[in-house]
Amino acid sequence: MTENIEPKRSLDFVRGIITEDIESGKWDSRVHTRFPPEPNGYLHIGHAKSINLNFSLAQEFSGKCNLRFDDTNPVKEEDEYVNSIIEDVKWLGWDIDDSIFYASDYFQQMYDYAIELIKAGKAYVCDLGSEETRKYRGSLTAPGQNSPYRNRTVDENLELFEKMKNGEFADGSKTLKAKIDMAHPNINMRDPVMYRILHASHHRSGDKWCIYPMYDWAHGLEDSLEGITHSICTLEFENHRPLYDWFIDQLNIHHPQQIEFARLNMTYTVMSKRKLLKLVQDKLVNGWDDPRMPTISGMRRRGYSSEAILDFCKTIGVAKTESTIDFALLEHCVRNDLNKKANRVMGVIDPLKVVIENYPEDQVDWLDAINNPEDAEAGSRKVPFTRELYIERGDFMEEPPKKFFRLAPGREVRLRYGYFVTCTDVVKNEKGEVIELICSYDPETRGGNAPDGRRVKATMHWVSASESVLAEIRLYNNLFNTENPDKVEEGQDFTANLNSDSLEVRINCFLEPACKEIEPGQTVQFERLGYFCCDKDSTAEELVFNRTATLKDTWAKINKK
RNA sequence: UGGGGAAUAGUGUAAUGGUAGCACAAGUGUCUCUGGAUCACUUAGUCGGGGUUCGAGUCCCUGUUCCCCAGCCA
Repeated sequence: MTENIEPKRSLDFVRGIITEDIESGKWDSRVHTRFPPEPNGYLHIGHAKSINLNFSLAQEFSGKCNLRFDDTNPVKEEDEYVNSIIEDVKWLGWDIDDSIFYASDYFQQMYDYAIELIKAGKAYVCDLGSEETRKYRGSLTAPGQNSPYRNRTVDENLELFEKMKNGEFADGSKTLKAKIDMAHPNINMRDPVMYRILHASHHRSGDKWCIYPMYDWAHGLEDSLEGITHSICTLEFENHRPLYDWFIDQLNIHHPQQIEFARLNMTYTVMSKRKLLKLVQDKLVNGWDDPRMPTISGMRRRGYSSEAILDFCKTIGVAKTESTIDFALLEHCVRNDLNKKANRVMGVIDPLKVVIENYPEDQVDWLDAINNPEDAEAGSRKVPFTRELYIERGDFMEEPPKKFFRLAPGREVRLRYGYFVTCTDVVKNEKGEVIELICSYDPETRGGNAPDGRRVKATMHWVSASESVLAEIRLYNNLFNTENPDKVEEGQDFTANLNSDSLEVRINCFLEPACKEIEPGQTVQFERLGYFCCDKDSTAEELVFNRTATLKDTWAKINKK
């Protein structure tokens, strides 16, 4: 047996608790977690943190993890959302075929539990409206008052509750409340509502129910019913834990342990479903899967890999401190993954025509190009070299500053996998703008090396003008101008910080012919520019690419100074 | 002014009474047919004040700051 010299990985506090529970034999050392989204919106990167945490935990401790839809509010929930959530969780890499559950499947059981509480004198039907309920609740510093309906008899409560269930009362006219303590310092314990009347059609149970359980009543029961051992949730539910504990203790049923961690915040974006929904509904973005959105589907469309997202989630860790992660860290994880996996191709986004004056007019020379220098398995391809080419406009300067190494009048550079070329003349239009470059090439440098050993300072990407494919390229920048979009002037909301340049569409871009083979969803690197993902909007006539991320750009940094 | 939480480089995250480490960011250099990647290096931290201890980020006391809670939302 070989000694495992791998340094002991430090455990985060969640894993620390679980490890202790396993050692102490709690729940027979079982680990069963769950991810419980409400199907009222699309999943975002913050959910990915939770998904990866919960499913990783199950994986690491040989346990299970359920995907459970918390569908207790029919007025907000839709099938579109459950479908997207299933798709996203699967895409993230988790096998959930046998572990999809719905809170709505437990409605009858919850109803029976409620009757149990009523019979025990621990719950009552209350006729107070929402406005009155709020008044009776008191305030943060002042105790509440008992509802005048608090002392109804068990029989009366039973009868009324059944009538509520049977739809005999109007929405909002009655609720079932837990009888706890109206003076409790924790407001959640001041006779919380367990059921409200909602004559709404549910995406799964249809019109069977017209009373629906409140989250605080339902959630702990769902976990309990599924035999969950560790209910991992975000910090804001810490205040609710005493209530879940109370319900479960009254009912004397399986008692999972809730552990709270800090939700993910990230710079230059928003992470609330309400705000994301507003962006979608107000058409400030093009749907939930707009590549600028922090949604899983948006990131997928943008070209982020699930592996990069998993790596990101591992890197940020899990703790109770509230934090805001630098978006640059996510980008780092994306680049890190794509660098190893994405094939390289050449494409020109801002074309400047180049004529190689000493190159034969109808000649096409197919040159060898390596697909991925980071992966020998990726092989090679051919790229066509012709008399007329396109280079990136930014790769030429008529009056280059000291640190600009690229093409300039009289200067020689290498065209990647091609030849050394020298700029011999500059053609301008009547406005004085450069519209074409005349260059000469050195036939001896075919493939990119000079037999005489002479060197150049720059290697540039290029595309043949005649042997190329046309593309539309969408360049994405931060959706918001500020690190914290929620920081706004009085009277404004987060949309005031929207970045008007978050999307730049470039048409008439030229790509090398090999790009014809790229399928929607595939991410490649356009050399020297960045990673780009082929979009589903691509047609036979025109490919569409989304910029996933730029490459790190030292020149841009120098240029900024 | 009630209750519940949290404070470690710019941003995150470790160190469970014993050398404050890692990643990202920033910077410098190396290398390069991608100004990418790689490699090497640098900058930079325990919220304040007391105490216990040979020794405190860690334990005790005290103060400060920040977050969450008054939906028939989750």
